[in-house]
Amino acid sequence: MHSPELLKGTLQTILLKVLKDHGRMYGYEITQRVKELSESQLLLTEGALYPALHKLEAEGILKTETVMIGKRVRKYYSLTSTGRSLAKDRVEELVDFIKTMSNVLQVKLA
Amino acid sequence: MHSPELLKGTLQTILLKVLKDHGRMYGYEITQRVKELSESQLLLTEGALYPALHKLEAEGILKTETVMIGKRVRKYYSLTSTGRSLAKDRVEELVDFIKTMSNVLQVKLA
DNA sequence: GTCTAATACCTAAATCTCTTAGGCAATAAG
DNA sequence: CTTATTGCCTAAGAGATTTAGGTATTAGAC
Repeated sequence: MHSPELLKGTLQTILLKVLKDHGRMYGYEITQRVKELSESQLLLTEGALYPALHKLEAEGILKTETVMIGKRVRKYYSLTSTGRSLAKDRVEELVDFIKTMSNVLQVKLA
Repeated sequence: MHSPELLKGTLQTILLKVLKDHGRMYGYEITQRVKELSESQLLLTEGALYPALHKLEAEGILKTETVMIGKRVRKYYSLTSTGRSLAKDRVEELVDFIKTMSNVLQVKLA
C-alpha cells in the first residue's frame, strides 16, 4: 500500500476518471473499482470518498439517483456535462503532472 | 503550472532526491534546480520549502552548514546517512505510486 | 546615484484534504 | 447466530501547503 500522503490532491481526479469510464457508479462500487485498477495499492477510505462526492455534487459536477435494492439504499453518481468537461481537463492535468514528476525524479517509466 | 494541490505529499521526496544527486545545496538553489528539472512546471514556495527543510533537519535526515558569502548567510543542506537511506526508499515509493496512478488513469507513459 | 529585480533567509495564520474513529443498517456466509 | 461484507454517512483532529507577510544583500538598468 502507498502511504496515503501521496494520494492528496489526486482523489478528485480519480473519481472523475472512473465515473467518466463507467457512466454511473455508487460509492462502494468506486472503492472496489479503484482497488481493482490499482491492484490493491489504492484503498479509498470512506471518510475521504463521501465528502468528496458530496462536494462534487454540490458544485454541479456530479448528479445522483437513489435506488432501492431490497431494503437498502444505493446512491448512484454520474457526471453532468460540466463534469465531463472537467474530467477531461483534470485527467490531462494529472497525466501532465506525472510526467513532470518523472522528469524531476529523473526516472523513465516503461 | 500545475495546480499546487497535486504537489501535496511529494515535496519531501523531491527534496531528498535533489539533495541525493547534488550532495550539498541551499534553499534557494533547490527551488531553482526543481524549476529547471520541471521546465518551470514546479515552483516551490518558500513557505513550504523552509519548514520542510527544518523538519527534515530536526529529524536527523538532513544536516546543515552555514557559510558567509560576503555579508550574506547561505545555509547548505545535505543528507545524513539516515537521510541517504530514506531518500532511496522515498524515491522508490513515489515512482511506484506514479506507476499505480498510471494504471488507475489507464494511460501509457512514453 | 537610485530604483527594481533577483538572491537569500525566515515565520505564522488560515485553508484544505484526508485520516481516524466512530454510527447505522441490510444481507450473505459459515 | 455470529461475523464479514455491503452500503450509507459525519465529525474531530492531524498535517501539509498557501498566502502573506518580514528582513537584508547584491546586481543591473536607467
